[in-house]
Formats: sequence, C-alpha cells, structure tokens
Amino acid sequence: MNAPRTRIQAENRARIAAAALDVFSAEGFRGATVDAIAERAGMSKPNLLYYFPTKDAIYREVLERLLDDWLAPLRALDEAGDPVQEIAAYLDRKIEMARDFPAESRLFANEMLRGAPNMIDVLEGDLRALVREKAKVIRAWSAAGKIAKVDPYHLIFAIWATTQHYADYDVQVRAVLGDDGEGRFHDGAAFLRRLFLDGLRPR
Amino acid sequence: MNAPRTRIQAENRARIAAAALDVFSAEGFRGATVDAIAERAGMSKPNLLYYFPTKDAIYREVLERLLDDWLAPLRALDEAGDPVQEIAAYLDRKIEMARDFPAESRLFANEMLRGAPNMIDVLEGDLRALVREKAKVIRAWSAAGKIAKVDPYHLIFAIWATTQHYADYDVQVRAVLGDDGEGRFHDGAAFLRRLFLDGLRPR
DNA sequence: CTTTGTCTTGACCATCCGGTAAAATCGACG
DNA sequence: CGTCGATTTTACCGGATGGTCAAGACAAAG
Repeated sequence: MNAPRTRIQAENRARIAAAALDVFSAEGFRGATVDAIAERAGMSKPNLLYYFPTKDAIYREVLERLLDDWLAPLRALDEAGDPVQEIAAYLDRKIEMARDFPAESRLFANEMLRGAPNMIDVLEGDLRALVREKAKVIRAWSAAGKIAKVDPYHLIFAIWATTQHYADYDVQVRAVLGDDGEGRFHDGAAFLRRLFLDGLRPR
Repeated sequence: MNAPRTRIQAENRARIAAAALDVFSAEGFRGATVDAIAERAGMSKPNLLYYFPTKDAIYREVLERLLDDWLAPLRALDEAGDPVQEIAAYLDRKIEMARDFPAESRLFANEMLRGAPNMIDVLEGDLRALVREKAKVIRAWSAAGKIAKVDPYHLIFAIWATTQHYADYDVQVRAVLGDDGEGRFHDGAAFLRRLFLDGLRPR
C-alpha cells in the first residue's frame, strides 16, 4: 500500500492526507478521531482504514509530506545573494507560508508541544544539519561585515518564531487586532522587515 | 465547591491544578486523561472528581489561574521608564517565564492552536484592552523619537513569539543546538536584546 | 468517646473510539 | 458480457475513558 498502484488509491490517499492535516492541526493527535478524518475526506471509517492501517500511520504520512515544504524556505537562503535581501526574502516566504498554509504550521506546532515524538530523529538529523549549514552562511556574512555579528542559531529561531506566530496564534492576533481581512500578514511582514534589519533604537 | 472552605480542600484543589497543568500542557486537552491527572496529583480518580465536577472544569480552572501571571509582564511595561530599557526588561521577563514556567506557555499555546475555545472572550476583552493601552504607550515613545516608528501591535506580537518560542519549541531548540544545559535561554535573551534594539543591518 | 460532616475508595456504567471481519459492490480488462 | 481483483459498506468487538454511586475512613467539635 505504500506505493499507490491505482488511480483511486492515489486520489484517496491524497484526500485522506488533506483531511487528516485539517483535523490533526485543529484538534491535536489525540483530539482527532478517525471518524472525523473519514467524514472530512468524504468516506466511511473502514474505507479509510483500507488505505491506512492505523491512525498513527495517517499521522506519520501527513508529517512526512509536510517536512520538505517546511524546510524549503530555509534551504533557499542563498550565500551568494545580498545578505540583507536574503533575510528579508526569507521572512517574506515564511510569512506567506503562515498565511497560505496555517494548518501545516499548527500541525508542526502541535507535534513540538508534545515533545516531537514522531519527529525527534529528523530534528536531530536533517534539520540540525541544515541549520548548521545555514548558520555558517550567516556567520560568513557577519564576518564580512555585511550584517551585524549576531548568533546565527538564535537568529533563525527568531525568524521561525515571529513568522509562524501569525499561523499558530492566529486567534489571538485576530482577537487583538480585530478582524482586518488579511491585512495582518502584510503589516506583520513590513514590521518584521523593519525589526530584523534596523531594530528599534533610533539611528 | 468554588470557594474552598477547608484546609484540605484548598490543598487538594491546588495539587490538582498543578498536576493538571503538567498533564494538559504535555498532552493537550483530549490527550490528558482524568486518571493521569489524578495519579500525578497523588489521588484516585473519584477523589479528584470530588473536587472538580468534570474534566472541563479542571481545565478552565487551570486556564484562569494562568491568566494573571501571563499578562503580568506586559502590564509592567512602564510608560515613565526609559523606552529602550523597558523593552529590554520586558524581553528578559518573558524569557525568564519561558525558562521557569514552560508548562504554562505550552498550555496557552495548545489553547491557541485549537482556536481558544475557552479563552476567546478574554482575548477579545481584557487582553485586547491591555494591548491597546500598551500600544498607545509604545506609540508615544515613537512619537517622542525615543524609539523607531514601528507598528506597536506587531512589536508586541514579535516579543511574545520570540520569547515563548523557547518554551513551546523547546524540543526543536534543543535538537538544533544540542544539549546546552540552560545556556540557550541566556544566549537567546542576549540575541533578542540585540535584535530588537539594533537589528541586523550594520551601522 | 461520640457524633457529624468531610473526605476517600472500590466497583461499576455508558459512551466513545480505534480497529476487524466478511459480505457486497464496483470497475478494468479480456 | 463476464471475471476477478480492487473498493466500499454493514455490523461488530474490546479497551479506554469520563463520570456515578454507595459505603467506608477520617477529622474536628463537643
């Protein structure tokens, strides 16, 4: 079943994964029920379990599909580019993801909150290696005087935190700002560019 | 039962709330079981249910106890103080809370991820009012030329996001940095002070 | 010591939920 | 069309979980 062998299998597995993403991200792993996922995917529970053996397997599949997209913006950070522009572009890409794929962000957040039981190996493997590589890039920029000398790891954390906040804490942001359509993403992006590049102290 | 009338009631309700905080923050609302909370509180499930009528009531109690502490650091932002020092101090207080009360932060995050079903009224009420008030303070600082002219709402969001990240995404931070004792909080605080005050662009 | 209300417990129940079995239906291909 | 594997459904099971109940243990006041 791992490699879909028919058209119907490919379609249904994709539909299930999409439905599962919505339900898991909104309710957490334990809060999500197989019935709820099946209903959202437009099929019966036993039918769903024909495609995935267990609830756990669905969850893992969703996490796996997530990961590549998740790491893509950081991968795109280009040593050869202009440092200031690269960082601004990274912020923009991440804010766009928070706006366009909030469920993905929330699912990831849920997994982190629980201690990443299904991702700890990836975090300590691929993710860690990627961050180390990009930290080196940032340090090189610092050393060349292109940006200030700051801890590259905590810089990356700050970029993740500020941008994902607009997805993970969306209720709070909307409650505080009042309903603003999608203006918060635009304003947030503008603010973050300003914050990260120039800080608050008047020049 | 709402107002504890005996010593034992006060003690046990407090023990239950503490245990519930740990369990809810680690497992989410649905993932937490009354049995698990009771065990952690060192009592039987029916005994626990003698003090709180339902699991939901326990959860609401924990959320309520949380809120005052949660808003305290922002409340402490003092218009009369030096703006740069006030913001740096706010960052420090929030980082300390992430280090010393990570369960509180995670519980809050869990609630936000689910759409804040039990807090939406507070978010749109007290929290919103408090943020509006402090936003005015920040805007006054900007107008006086004490800090740059930035959107005060998004500034507050950025402070929340970056500091709480060290509690909510602790697994990820530790996975990326390797185990560092508690150095990450110190380094993170130093980085954030630098970021918020001066930004990345070289001066 | 005894009484009275507080606290605690063991046994139990109903529901929800993940998962299974087997029969029924569908659909691609000869 | 007819066949056979792929897909879907109906009915069901067992364990977990939130919550109840009635009786017993305990503590404080007299």
